[in-house]
Amino acid sequence: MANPTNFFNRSETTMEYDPASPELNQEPELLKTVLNKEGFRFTSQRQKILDLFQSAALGHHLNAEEIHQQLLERGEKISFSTIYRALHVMVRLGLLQELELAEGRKYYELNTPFMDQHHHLVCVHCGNVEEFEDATMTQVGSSESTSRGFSLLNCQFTVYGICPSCQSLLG
Amino acid sequence: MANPTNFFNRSETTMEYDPASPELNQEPELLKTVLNKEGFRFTSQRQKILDLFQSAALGHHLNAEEIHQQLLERGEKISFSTIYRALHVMVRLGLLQELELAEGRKYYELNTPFMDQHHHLVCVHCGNVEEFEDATMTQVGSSESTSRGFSLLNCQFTVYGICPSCQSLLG
DNA sequence: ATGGATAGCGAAAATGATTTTCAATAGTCC
DNA sequence: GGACTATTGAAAATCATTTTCGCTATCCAT
Repeated sequence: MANPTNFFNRSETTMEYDPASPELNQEPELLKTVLNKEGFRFTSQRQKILDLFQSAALGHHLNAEEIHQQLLERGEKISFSTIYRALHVMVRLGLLQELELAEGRKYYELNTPFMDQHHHLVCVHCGNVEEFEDATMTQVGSSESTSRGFSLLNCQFTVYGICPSCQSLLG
Repeated sequence: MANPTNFFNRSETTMEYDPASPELNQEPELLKTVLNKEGFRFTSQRQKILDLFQSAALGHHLNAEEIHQQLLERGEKISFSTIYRALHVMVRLGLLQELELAEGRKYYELNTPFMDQHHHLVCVHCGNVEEFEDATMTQVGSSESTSRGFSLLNCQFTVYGICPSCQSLLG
């Protein structure tokens, strides 16, 4: 692929985003199809990374470090460069979504159609993250972006606070 | 100060957050007061950084690089370490808010009371950021967090999309 | 299937934002 | 005014992520 895009420079394929993209979760062939359609190659490493997300609970988020670790535990050796490259590609293809959970590193999770999108409640003290859904969010995001002529890609609502257990810890 | 906390480890002072904190924007003495109350010292560097935010439009966000640059242009020499340290302190004191605009670096802006909080619409292609307000957002954030026993600190709603001009560029 | 073109891999070096170290300086408080 | 110690600047250190480069493996056409 031409230029080694950083995540947010996904110009070429951005328009391909398909909110109704089917559950790749089942079809093992699908990854190859999706990759090849855009000129990327299917590799076992990419499949293994995607497997990791698919075997976890939907909405479970992982960072590069965790992916590396979990693959090691499964006996798979993989380099960080490969992990990062795979993550970028899969974000571009709409398979994964990048999350900014404000911890100095990026998290990824399976992408879900807009209407099912969930959001995050982060405890700034212990770093715990809870998920929640709220349709309002998506509506606001979509109306806000269309009213300004933006084509919507995704939206993230992140609430920062202190979780109950940390509150008691802190008195 | 005991430990050089990174931003999200603001345990000690977290509980001090006061959404109704007054307009420090006018009172030149106020920064000193707020700092001293928490055992921090008032310094000209901190004042200059805060001035930068206060002289810009409310809701204008800056990163460390831009702060450094703008101070240079004003004839002020300041080191990056000082800038970063000052930003952390002011976030802890509730004067500034840290933003995750997904560009590999952190932005800061004047903190505003919850009910006036605004959110961001980011063009993932050109990086342009537009602001908007929506009371719903704050309501959802606050109800979500209280229903789980979290004490709310702040919330960020970030919408990613492609702006009109980039859309036409991309055909 | 086979082979050529080249995307992708791993290892190591490079980057870039942010953080820390340390000696010198400067607020705070008595 | 002086002691105590937080803060500063410069330089080195971190840390996540990105890039480079030689080698391998996937894809497409034959």
